[in-house]
Amino acid sequence: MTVWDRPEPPTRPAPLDRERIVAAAIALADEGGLEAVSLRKVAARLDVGPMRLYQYISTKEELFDLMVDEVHAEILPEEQPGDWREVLRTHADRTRQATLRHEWLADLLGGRPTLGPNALAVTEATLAALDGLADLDTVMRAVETVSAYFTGAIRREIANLRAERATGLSKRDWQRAYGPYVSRVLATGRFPALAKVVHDGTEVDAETSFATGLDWVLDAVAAKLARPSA
Amino acid sequence: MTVWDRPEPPTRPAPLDRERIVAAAIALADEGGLEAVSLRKVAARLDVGPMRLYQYISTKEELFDLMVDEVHAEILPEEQPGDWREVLRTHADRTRQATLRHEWLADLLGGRPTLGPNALAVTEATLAALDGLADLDTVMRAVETVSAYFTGAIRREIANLRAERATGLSKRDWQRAYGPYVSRVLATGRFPALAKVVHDGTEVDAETSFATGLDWVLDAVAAKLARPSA
DNA sequence: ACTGTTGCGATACACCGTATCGGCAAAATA
DNA sequence: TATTTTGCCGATACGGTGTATCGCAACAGT
Repeated sequence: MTVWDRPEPPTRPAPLDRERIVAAAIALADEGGLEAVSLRKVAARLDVGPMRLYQYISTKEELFDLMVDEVHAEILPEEQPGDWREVLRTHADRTRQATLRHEWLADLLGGRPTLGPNALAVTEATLAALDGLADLDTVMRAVETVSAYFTGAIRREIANLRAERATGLSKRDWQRAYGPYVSRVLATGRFPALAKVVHDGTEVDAETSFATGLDWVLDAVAAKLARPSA
Repeated sequence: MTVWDRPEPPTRPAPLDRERIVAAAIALADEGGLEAVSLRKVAARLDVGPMRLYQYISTKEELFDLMVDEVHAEILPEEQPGDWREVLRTHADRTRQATLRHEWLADLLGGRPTLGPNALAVTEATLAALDGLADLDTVMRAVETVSAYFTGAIRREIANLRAERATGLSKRDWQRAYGPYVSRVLATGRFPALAKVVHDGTEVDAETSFATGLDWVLDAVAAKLARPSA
């Protein structure tokens, strides 16, 4: 018996670990959305039986938590700009960019407290940038207000993007985008203010809309940081 | 043969319609959360085969849309206070109250464009209150910024509430609430700013936190409505 | 070499959303 | 009125899901 007829040992798949599981799940979600992530498919992508995953995660929700935290590694900026305002804006922008790369993040954003190490690091960086600018309560309110804003704004942006995509790529025009339904409703005359907006409103791209709202909120925060009592 | 031995006609269940379906689904969701809503259970609650529902809705997502719109009927205030600021604040508050009554709404808020009749009525009322205070673009930005804020804030509030509930009703204390994990992480010293907040931060109840942030955002909006260019 | 232990994969269960189809009752026609 | 047509509604079925359970096989220890 020579080497040639001795069968090769089966090439072991790379050893399994949380990181590989999360990476596979994220790949799946990037391709087909959150609903395309099933434990069976994740396992299949790793050439492994589904039950194997339960040694590393105890529930599907936990996997989602890990995915969210993994993306927070992309959100944490490599080097912090100095100004508190720049820090908050950057946090918002990077979260938005990450969500545009991983649209499924919009479905998870704000859905659970984020306590993973990467998310904590992001929070830490933000808090550090605001440290000492006002009393703790004011600082907390500032951080939470800004993050409530961008969480909501990002979710809406993705929601609209999906709707446009679903109704067939029509972008500018509500009436054509959402089909005859909206036109019919507006034609009833029961929604004059809405009709005016749809008719006369100029189209603003999502990015500047996001940035403008963010600037407003940051202005508000600036005022409160200056005079915490107000 | 008398009346007495003639069998009664089988008591027809009330005729099915969208409204009854949505009501059943909402009841289910109120009791057990969104995940407790399945077409089979909704149908069972109406004494009907599951397939029957497909005459009124074409997909489960559509049912969710209907549920959201139904709740918007609770959100629309019966009579509008006059001031634009009061209108926006009321919209935010009523949305929050509705979400506290129907926690599952937090999972859906901002997830899809809301185009149902009740949601449109709410938007109409809001836009009407701001009509003429500034150019259309500024007004839109105002409405969207405020609603991005309260959407995000409500979602976070419910997320925290659920986490507290899940970790066993401990409220004030992160360390005990989220278990030894957070304490351990904070003990590493890698998150000094966070540790300071956890250690020194005073507990603020969710409602005032929500209201404070909302006031900040409204202040910002007021400034922009006054000087639209700024 | 034999035995004990432990981790892993196959199997199983209950449930899900929804496509399909067959029969029955009511409505329309002759 | 008798007959045909139509349209609705329920049963059945399919392919999927998350996860509990359990038996076996490979390894470790004596």
